[in-house]
Amino acid sequence: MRGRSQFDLQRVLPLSVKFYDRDPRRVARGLLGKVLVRQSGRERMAGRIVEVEAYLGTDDAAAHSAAGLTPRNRVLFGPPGRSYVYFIYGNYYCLNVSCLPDRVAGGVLFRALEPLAGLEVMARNRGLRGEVTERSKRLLTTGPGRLCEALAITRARDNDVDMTSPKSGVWIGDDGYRRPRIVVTQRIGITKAAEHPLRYIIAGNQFVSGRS
DNA sequence: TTATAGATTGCCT
DNA sequence: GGCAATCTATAAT
Repeated sequence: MRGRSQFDLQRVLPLSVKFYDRDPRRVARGLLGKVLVRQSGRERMAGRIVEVEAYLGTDDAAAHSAAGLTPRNRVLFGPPGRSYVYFIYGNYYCLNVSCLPDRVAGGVLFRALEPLAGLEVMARNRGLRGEVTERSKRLLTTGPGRLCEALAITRARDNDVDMTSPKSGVWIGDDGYRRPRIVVTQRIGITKAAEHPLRYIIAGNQFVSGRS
């Protein structure tokens, strides 16, 4: 079915700044099932948020904000609802949203989306050849580096933008999707403070990272 | 000025 | 399951 999505973008209402002005653990839970929308030039893409991790600020050894404010992590210390994009392992970008009030650090990392719209563009951005199949769909936005590549998110363009505004290239909204059942696990890919249960996933969702 | 580790991925055995 | 690729922010010298 071309031109028909499982959801209606007109019905996606942006989340308020207040939504993000809370503990990252609560924001992380609240974000599951919401829709991340990307407008890049004429290309529009969207995906449902199915996996996130909370990073708690200066008390969390795994967080970029753990050692205090630096030029790189300043968005985490700024006002809530803004994008924090960083470059990792020489290859990939990762996207976060800032939480808690100005001067208080905290954020949520986006680890996986279920693609909803703009799948062909995502595939092209990811360098995948040929038709998008049910199998290859998972290669689009499952994983924090992959989802940024699919959505063409870079630090130069997309760091520190307002994620509560549809006028931004990257924003988050609610399309009325029913509140999902949530599973909590340890965070992935970290060595410090790895024991804390701060990864949140939609139970049973196929697009969550970390399995075949 | 130099060294190192890292919120990942994809290809190798 | 192991590990190299690739670059930059930050720490160490």
